[in-house]
Amino acid sequence: MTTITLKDVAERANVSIATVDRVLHERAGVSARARQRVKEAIHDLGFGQLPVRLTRAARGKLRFLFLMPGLETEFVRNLYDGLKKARTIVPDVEIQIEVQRVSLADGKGIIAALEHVGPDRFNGVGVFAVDAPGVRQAIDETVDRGVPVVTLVSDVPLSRRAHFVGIDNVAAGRTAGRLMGKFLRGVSGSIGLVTGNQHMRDHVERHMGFRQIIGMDYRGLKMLPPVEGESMDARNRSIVIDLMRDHGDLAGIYSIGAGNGGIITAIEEMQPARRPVVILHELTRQTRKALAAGAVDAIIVQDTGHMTRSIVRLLSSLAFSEEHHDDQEKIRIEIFLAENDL
Amino acid sequence: MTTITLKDVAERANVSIATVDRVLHERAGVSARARQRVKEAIHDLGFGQLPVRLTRAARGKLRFLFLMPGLETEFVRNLYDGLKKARTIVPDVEIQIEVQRVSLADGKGIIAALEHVGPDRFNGVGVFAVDAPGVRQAIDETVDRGVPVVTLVSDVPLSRRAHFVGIDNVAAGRTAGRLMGKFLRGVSGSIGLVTGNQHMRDHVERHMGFRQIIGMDYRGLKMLPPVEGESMDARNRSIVIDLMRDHGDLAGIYSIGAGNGGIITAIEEMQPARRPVVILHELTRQTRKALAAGAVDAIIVQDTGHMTRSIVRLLSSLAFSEEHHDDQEKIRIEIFLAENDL
DNA sequence: CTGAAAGCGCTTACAG
DNA sequence: CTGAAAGCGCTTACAG
Repeated sequence: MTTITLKDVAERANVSIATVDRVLHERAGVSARARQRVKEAIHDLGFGQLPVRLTRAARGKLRFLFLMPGLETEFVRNLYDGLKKARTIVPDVEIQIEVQRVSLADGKGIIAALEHVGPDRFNGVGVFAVDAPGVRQAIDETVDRGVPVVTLVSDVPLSRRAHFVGIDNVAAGRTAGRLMGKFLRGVSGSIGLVTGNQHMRDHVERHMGFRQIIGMDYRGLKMLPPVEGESMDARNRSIVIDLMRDHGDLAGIYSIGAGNGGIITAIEEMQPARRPVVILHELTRQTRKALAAGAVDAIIVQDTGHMTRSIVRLLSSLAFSEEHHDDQEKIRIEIFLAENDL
Repeated sequence: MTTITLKDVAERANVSIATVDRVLHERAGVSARARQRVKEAIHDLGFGQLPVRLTRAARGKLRFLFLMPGLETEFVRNLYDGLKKARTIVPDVEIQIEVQRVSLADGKGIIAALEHVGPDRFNGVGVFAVDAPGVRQAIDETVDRGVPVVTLVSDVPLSRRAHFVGIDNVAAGRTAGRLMGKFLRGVSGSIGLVTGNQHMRDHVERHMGFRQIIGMDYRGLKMLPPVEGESMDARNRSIVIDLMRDHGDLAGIYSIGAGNGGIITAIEEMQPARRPVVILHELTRQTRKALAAGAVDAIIVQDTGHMTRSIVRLLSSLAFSEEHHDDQEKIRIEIFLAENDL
């Protein structure tokens, strides 16, 4: 592999070496035309062939846009914090991160936000996606404009996003189902299902996975119809109170979405003779505390620190057309009991 | 921060710039005396102040030594494979890894191997340690000679090793205990404990953690005295056959070490009316297969890929006196069911 | 906004 | 094994 020099680029672009240098370092005082010619010349000669010290300098800054849910749960806040910390995860590159909040009720917020995203403004986009009509196309158009897209937490599998950073939610639901079955070994009774809503692909998938396992292997357990609490504490609380009132044989509760504070409170208030087995998702202050206190049996987790480091690494390697380490970027479905939540 | 130049180093060392260049790139044709003077000059001026492109060049190669158990279980083989893959995890640095096998029966193998380790031969050492007499001192002397040491899987906490890459094994035992208790909700019976041997700190700690939880919270479960199988399939097989013969109420088996093939085989052969709950450690071909087949209930895992990437990153940042990302290097105690082993 | 030229730092080729 | 010198590539300072 031969490294190209500023001289090569200068000759091809018909400008002086000094001008090439200015463009590569994004210094002021270059006409749009000259800048354009230099960029084309570099493109023709191959960006990756530039000497490391110069590409490092040229890299200088990367700007990433993240589209995140407007509904700010603690899980989402943990993702924000993770993104902030992850800015230093790629050596020698200064990464700027802009977070924009969009409604996940339908895809309109995402579609509108992506419309204005071009390579002039961002080197990559991370999307906490909802798989609604038009979103796939908006992602593909962003990619066509030259901005790589990586989905986060919730995928749009048929789009041309470069990667998905998150867990297999069907498998996560199956994991919850298996745990529930094993914790309720030999028990007969009903299982209450509390979900966010049916727009959210991850919730639907978890529900599906859970249903598969319980239906297949645990005939003694009857699943009640899922109730939508919109991931809100207040609604979840009253849902669980109703569940416990109406079903004397309630043996377990699987909470698919957020708003787990409401679920924990409801059980505390009702003080049932035998607490139902509770399995829920994501570590937050409340769920951790409940786990430590023995008020919850297990928590299924996707590590927000890992996910945010991963998406920043992936967007960076996409921006530089570099390889990435597949093993390292795989997000695992983790199971936490009080004893391994350190 | 001012970067020092070859000229600065050359003046201080009283040699020519060309000689400094040769030393920094480890090119041949430099007298030991000149090399020594240059190294001292760089040391005085501050290694970290060298320009990046030169330190990158000077970095060129890093050589790490890994002391690994002579007994080659699949877990240990997975660590080898992980080390091989991890050689490319640090950008722009060529990493050479030498693996040396030592007996873990006592500390002698480790002590002997560390004796010959100096900064001329290695830039860092990873030790799968046994906490035996003399090992702590051997590690400290290696550190004093200027070679950073990181322990892997099994720690020597009172030594001056820079980091420990592995899990908290007491917590891992507690996690196993909690799972066992929850899987045996309301059941009375005995629990069989199969361990490797009592020299291994990690085994002792897991045992301790398991005992804490069962003793505290699950009075219906009686723990039988632990039996040492030396992590060998054959011995573990006969241990489990004896356990099942002698204890009609055997409700669970916790396997603390390796040799799990023997445990799985024994249960298959005995065909008990109700299989005891089985919890064991580490994903291998055999344990995975047994998990998928439902012959095992849960596996406690420390991710060998994560651990090996972590130790290579840590040794590299120690060699370059660079910062590391603490969050990223924390090894988690993972729980695998068939459903989240993807 | 641009380039010719001087400067700086590292590398290479050669002479001893 | 060593250094003086030429060379290469990037950067800076200046003139227009």
